[in-house]
Amino acid sequence: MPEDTRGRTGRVRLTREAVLRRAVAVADADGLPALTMRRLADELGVEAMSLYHHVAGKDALLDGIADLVFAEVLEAASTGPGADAVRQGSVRWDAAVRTRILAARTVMLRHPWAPLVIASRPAIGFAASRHVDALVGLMRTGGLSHDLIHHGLHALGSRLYGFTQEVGEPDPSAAEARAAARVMIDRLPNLAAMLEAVAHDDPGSTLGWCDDQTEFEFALDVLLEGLQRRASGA
Amino acid sequence: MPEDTRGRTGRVRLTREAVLRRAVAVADADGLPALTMRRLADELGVEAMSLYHHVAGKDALLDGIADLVFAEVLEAASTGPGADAVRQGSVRWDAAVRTRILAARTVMLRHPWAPLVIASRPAIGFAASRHVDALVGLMRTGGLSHDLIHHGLHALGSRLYGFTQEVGEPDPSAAEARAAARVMIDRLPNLAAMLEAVAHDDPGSTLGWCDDQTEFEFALDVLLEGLQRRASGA
DNA sequence: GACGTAAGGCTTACAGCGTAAGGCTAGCAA
DNA sequence: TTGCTAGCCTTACGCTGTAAGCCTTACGTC
Repeated sequence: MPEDTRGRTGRVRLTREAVLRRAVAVADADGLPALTMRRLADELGVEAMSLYHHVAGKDALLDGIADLVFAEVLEAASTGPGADAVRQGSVRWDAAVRTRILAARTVMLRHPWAPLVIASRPAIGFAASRHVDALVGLMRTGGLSHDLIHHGLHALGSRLYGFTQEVGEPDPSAAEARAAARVMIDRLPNLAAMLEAVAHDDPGSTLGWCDDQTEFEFALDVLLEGLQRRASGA
Repeated sequence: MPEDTRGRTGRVRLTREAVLRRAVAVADADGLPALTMRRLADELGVEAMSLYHHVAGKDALLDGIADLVFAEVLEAASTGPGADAVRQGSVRWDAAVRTRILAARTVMLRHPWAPLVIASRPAIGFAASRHVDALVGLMRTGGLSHDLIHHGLHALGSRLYGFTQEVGEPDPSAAEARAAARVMIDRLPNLAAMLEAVAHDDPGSTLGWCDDQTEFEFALDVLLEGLQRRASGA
């Protein structure tokens, strides 16, 4: 599909689709702050105000690209590893939920800006709703009550969508923090001891506000286990 | 303490303290978007550029008010309900952690903008570090390994600080969603069933991006329970 | 083919943001 | 009295999203 369809006179013809796709591309390439109306218009060979014929405003644009990301999630969930097993119901509900959420996570890793955008939207869109709907369905077939599912969704929070917004622990590799290391041992003894003890194995981390695969799965497993225990009345 | 100390000529004398305090007040009163350098300066009877003699810039200002909030958390934790029992070690580690985190939560409820600010900071400040340090200490005396504590911190995420940034479930009370209700039953059957089943008891909710006390405590308890189980090797 | 009608481009302009650069003055030290 | 400096003020810049309105292009109809 051509990126800019133009009439035979050379005037650009835009579509909402094209605008949103290009917006994703800009954010992927240069980060979210680079995604301004003027920049986006430029990339499409158009003036900024022309965009307003296709999206209501910046907010609507962000809503749009958030849902575009979730369209990717839906596809990842239906084609990714383990999708078949989930479809034919040969795995337990919690494994199925786990698989789907980890599929969502792979999408978020492709679009590091997505968590920030998604978290800043007051409401989620249709594709995102379909994702959640699928998760609810999986839990339902696992025998969980609607009430427990509801609590579970809240407990999982943004993890439902494959990311967590972590607010950083004081990073000992940061320049300033390094200078304050001596202070820390005195004033933050427990933290200092922990940071020293934990071989900070993988510092070069991944998603938006950090958070790596191991930590993500650990928390996910704790939560799923807790839900399963409550479901079985343990 | 006088809000604006002025020399005998009537020229305003500012301090970093005063600037940060006033910034918190503005955000409390009119929300985060209202907190601009010009507005803040106005409130202090000063021009915008004068603020730069006391804070390095907007980012530093936000860092500052975030840490001011955590100063409140430290105080709430040391004076709030259950603080004495925690201090004298007469409760189990998980109850102590729970108490401290819920104390932090009361502070966040006073400053609905705080989660957004805190989450947007790349690193946490000193007061916040002291809060985390205390939590690590409690877990340590509970016998948890440094490694498990580290995982636990990540799993708790922003809940450590007394809030969660929830990205909204599709809210059936929203006007647009109400119109789309019929679509939902067709295309989002599981979600529709759940929302109908769950008496959405308390719609008028609380913190930044919603999240009420019950849900917060549910998730917190699931996580603490999971950590306790892993600590005791169950 | 000619023509009316929109859809969808373009231009101009505005208010509000953070902040760089530099001037002026109050208040203190010598 | 003089000189220094902390801390105020003024001016101005580049950037943002977007309101208002004009003008062209493409299409449906006669």
